[in-house]
Amino acid sequence: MKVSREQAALNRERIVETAARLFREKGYDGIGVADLMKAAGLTHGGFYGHFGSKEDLLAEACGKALEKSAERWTNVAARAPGRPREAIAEAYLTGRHRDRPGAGCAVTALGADVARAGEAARRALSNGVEQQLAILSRLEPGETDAERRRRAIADYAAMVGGIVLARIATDPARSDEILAAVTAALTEK
Amino acid sequence: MKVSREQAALNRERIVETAARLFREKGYDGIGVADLMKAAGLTHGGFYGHFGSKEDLLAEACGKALEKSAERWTNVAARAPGRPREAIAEAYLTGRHRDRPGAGCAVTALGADVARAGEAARRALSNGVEQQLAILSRLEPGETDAERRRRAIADYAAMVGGIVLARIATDPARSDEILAAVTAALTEK
DNA sequence: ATTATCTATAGATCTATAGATAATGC
DNA sequence: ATTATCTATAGATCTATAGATAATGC
Repeated sequence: MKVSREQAALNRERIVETAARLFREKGYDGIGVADLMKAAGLTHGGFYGHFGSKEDLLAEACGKALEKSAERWTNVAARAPGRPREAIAEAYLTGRHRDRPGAGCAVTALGADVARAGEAARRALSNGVEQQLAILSRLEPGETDAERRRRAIADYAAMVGGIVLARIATDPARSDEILAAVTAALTEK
Repeated sequence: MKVSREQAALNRERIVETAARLFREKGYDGIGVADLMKAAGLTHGGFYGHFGSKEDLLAEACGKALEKSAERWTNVAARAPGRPREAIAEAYLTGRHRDRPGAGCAVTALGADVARAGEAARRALSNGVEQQLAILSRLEPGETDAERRRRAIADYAAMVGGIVLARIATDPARSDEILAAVTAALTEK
């Protein structure tokens, strides 16, 4: 039953990645430790050898999810040298992102859950947000760092709100309209 | 133990209002039917005479919460004849709103929960969003209805994202910075 | 007689832990 | 010998329902 240290480390990583996906898909309270471990191919009891509590895992999952989001933004920006800021907004505000929360922005899927959670999870998500803002700030127009940061915050807020609103809309046409309207506002100004 | 029909109707209303507050504060899964009924001054078992399920109550609570938000927007707009759109954004993006989710916008507090919930709840929140957009659209600059609606959507998205991000931030100064940055973007353009 | 509310409970979860098992790593 | 994982379970929830109670409304 025991596995090598190397394998144990891989198992731990798989738990974090599975959690990052399932928490975003189902919400923090929408998936239990037992089902989560089963999805990672392990048993319930093994969990507490890797993490002190479910909330500790939430913090790690948020960190992992936003780390991947930051990589994604960097890649998208690199592929659109003329208009990196606009390319990030367009990639973020897609039907694909709206329809696949498990692979998307942790702020939109878990923001409210984390706001109610403990220090560790809030700090992990908060740090991730700061990293996203750092990437975006460099791409904003503006005379000063302060002005660019201010614009990065406003743009990120619009993107987050756009996905949240698009996921609520019951009418698909209305949902698409929301994505298009926010994209237009961010790319035309 | 039985009460008058009038009292029963008042009890039902109090359950909805209590739920609207507690769901926004603690999340849909963060408060159980028993504790919710206790907070409304009733017992657990009485719940199912008023509602078919907890999720039915979620739908009603979302409707009620956004109804009040719409009233609030109308009042704020009426008190600032010169710049009603800006006044709504300023009133929305306050520390008070960030710190009191139980009395605030249901989209920011429950958007993710409702996106994962059943038809009824999604429809209730979605309809509420449309009402907010209708109010905001009338106050936007722009040549056509389509342009004003497009701007209303973009503004609402920025407001929603601003509160979500401000509630995540662990550092109070950063949180205030987020509110200020989004407010500036919405009132300066 | 009807019905709004109550008490009590069924049945299904949930997080976390205890102790057994068996392969790794000294 | 150590330890990663397993099985089994404690103890605390949770939603929903059954049946009793007692005041309303015909």
